[in-house]
Amino acid sequence: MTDITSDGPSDHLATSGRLPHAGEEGRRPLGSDLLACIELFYFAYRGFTCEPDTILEQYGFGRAHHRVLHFVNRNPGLKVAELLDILRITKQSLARVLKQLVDEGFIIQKAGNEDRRERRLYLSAKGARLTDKLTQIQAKRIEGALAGLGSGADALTRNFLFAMVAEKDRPRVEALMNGLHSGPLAEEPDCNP
Amino acid sequence: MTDITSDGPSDHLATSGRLPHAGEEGRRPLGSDLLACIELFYFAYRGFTCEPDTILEQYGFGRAHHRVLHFVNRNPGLKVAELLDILRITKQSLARVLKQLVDEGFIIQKAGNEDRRERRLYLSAKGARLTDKLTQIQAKRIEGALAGLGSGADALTRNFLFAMVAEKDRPRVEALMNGLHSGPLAEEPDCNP
DNA sequence: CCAATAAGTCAACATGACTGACATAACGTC
DNA sequence: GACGTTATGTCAGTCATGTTGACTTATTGG
Repeated sequence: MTDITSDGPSDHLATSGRLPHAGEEGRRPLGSDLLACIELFYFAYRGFTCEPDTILEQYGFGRAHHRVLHFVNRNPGLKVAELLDILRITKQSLARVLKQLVDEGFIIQKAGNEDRRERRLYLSAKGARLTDKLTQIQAKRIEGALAGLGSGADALTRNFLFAMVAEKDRPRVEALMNGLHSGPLAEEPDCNP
Repeated sequence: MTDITSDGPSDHLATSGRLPHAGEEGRRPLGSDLLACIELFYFAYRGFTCEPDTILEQYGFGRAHHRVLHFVNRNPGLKVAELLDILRITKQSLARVLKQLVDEGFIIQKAGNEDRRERRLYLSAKGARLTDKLTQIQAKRIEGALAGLGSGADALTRNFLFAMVAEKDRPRVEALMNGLHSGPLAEEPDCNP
């Protein structure tokens, strides 16, 4: 085992004045509420994906498959290029999971009517069944979480979540919310807002 | 390229009556709000982690390192076993990132005062600097998101997020919120609430 | 002294990201 | 009709992070 000879906390700081704020009561210097939110967001997202993950596992699928199923469900006839743009992953990453979903009959591809190069994506009955199951689980969790918070929490939460979306994703997300297939947005530099 | 001979949408359903609800206006059958939330949560979490990820990359670190830094910052003197319990990953997964953080001087390990088998974890000044940078970015994003939502949004959002946490994680998360190092909780079966 | 505990380590594996290069089919234009 | 562009698929290789199971080492405490 690595050699560790020092004897307990001494020179290791860990109590610097980061995030200056009033009310240093003990160990939680400041912005304690925001720090709590950061942590909560992590745990909340874990709670959000936990149950679907266990179900997907039974199909040999992962969270990546879930995302594809979700967005195809929400936007039947979605093009591969659009899906790539939504997920912001590479062609290869998508190809892997999409191939599985198609091969196993969860997703159906059809050549586009106007442009036969396009592969429009649809859920099969099987795919719809699985997606519904996952959606209902997540919808119930959200419904349950909102239930305890009084009326108006619904819209407020949606607004909060939307405000958390990266700036460069907002127009696209907004379009998805409205069910519009607006064309690909203008390219923007990178992640940083 | 795979053979695709069918001609556009026909027998592929994708408009089943899942999540029965009134007001089928077009393509978004129902529970549309909840569906929107599901999607928003995904995009929001992506927005939440996006900027830190780019910074971490410059250090050769990933999100896993961030989580360790965060929880050690929040709970100086954390034991390895506790961290494992919080993150719910395996010893090996943690060991990999923790070793890097220790080797590169972001985290300091000290043998426990009472029980010298324990390795208590602390941030070094270097580690605190990086953690602060990441924390401030995320705190600012949350602050900004809450700013537009009127007073009370703060607490309501925390309550929503907490309600999203998996049932089995709640006591532990609650304890973390209170800055308490309560001992490990009783084991529970698995993920499903 | 010895069993149990905290932590570290090794080997092997799976998933889902990434890159860059290349193949194929269809579209549109000259 | 040939040709460049576009949409998609595919190959080969890499990396980060998760997994398992077995084993070592240091320390504790009865």
